[in-house]
Amino acid sequence: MSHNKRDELIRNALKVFYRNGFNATGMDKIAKETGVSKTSIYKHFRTKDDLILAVLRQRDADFRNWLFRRMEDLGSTPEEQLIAMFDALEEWFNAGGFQGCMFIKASAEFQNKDDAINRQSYAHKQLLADHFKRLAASAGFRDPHDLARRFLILKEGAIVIAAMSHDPAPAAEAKRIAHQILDSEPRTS
Amino acid sequence: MSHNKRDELIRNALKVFYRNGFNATGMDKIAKETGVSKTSIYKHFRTKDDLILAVLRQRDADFRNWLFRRMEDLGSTPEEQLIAMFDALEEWFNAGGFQGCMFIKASAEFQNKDDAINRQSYAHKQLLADHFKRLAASAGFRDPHDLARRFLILKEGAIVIAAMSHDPAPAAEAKRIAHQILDSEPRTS
DNA sequence: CCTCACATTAACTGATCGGTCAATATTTTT
DNA sequence: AAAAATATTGACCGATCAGTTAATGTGAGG
Repeated sequence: MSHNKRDELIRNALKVFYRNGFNATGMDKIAKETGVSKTSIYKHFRTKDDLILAVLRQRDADFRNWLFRRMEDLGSTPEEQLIAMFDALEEWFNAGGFQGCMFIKASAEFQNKDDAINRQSYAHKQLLADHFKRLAASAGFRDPHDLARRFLILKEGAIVIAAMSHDPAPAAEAKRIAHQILDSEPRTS
Repeated sequence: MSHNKRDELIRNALKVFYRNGFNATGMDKIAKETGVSKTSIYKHFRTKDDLILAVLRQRDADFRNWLFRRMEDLGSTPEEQLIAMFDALEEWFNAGGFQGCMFIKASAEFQNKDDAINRQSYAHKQLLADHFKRLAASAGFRDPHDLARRFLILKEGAIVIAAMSHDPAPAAEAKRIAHQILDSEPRTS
């Protein structure tokens, strides 16, 4: 598979960017840390931005795969899965190396509305909200779209505060808010 | 006042950093945009980080002053003021030049736990939470500290999604969550 | 064994990075 | 007004930035 080298490069670059930031990480550092020379990197990716976009695609796949699977494992019904998201978040916050959300950081560093990195970062959040919306619809809530948007706000708020405070507590606090929301949320029929 | 020049430099640097990011903005750009030569800047600030810290101090004062005053104007009771925070946020999101929270972006670019910029960014969030806590106590809620932390999560989540989506809607969505929280929040005696 | 296509490399480009310096204005003190 | 202290400047420092080039190494097909 000719993609193996490329994938490994992406995964190693992901770690370096996640730990050190995008603008703060030069391509020479990426080359040294991944063990791939700069020229070879530029054979796979036209620009640094292209590499970052590939890294974000990988992160999007990894994170959604992990989160959705964890929500399934921790909750049996769709409603329980929605709540279980915050337990999964807490696991993430407690895991070694938690450094906040890569997409929030990417859109903070590339804040130009037209920037592909900015658009792709928000696309990740929309994919998360889509999943929440499907679960909310399955659970029989009357306005799944609106419920999903509110859950996304809770999730991002918890991540930001957990990252800034270096404390996993926001996961449980957001979970309590989520319970309050679901308890008074209108259902179909 | 010998501080006028320095203050004006800080305010102009604030705009440039807020628009373009911290690592992405060089000191030469700061010099050109503020009309102050680099050598003069370094007479006032030992390093770029020191300038950034001064900028963040200014932003902290400006933002808290604006937000708290706006909450007072829009709400007569402490409880109304807590809710009014989300109306103030909506005004901010709709104001021209909204580019997200400067402290979230600063802590995203300087994520090292020991970094003074990171610590000062979180200190701003703690000061906001302190104010929410005072209001929650005045309003007679049983656990003001916990309530304040949950409001902070709502606020940061709304800001992050509003900035990424370029849409002010999260302010109103977070406000609805805040209403649900207060409606079922236990009060003293 | 030879060749040809491709992968990989160290060395280099001009530009910009954070920060400094020697020289020149400008202000303050006498 | 002369002298001392302070502000301000453009030019410069080595390091690093994103990206390129010319040369070398490597493996498959004949």
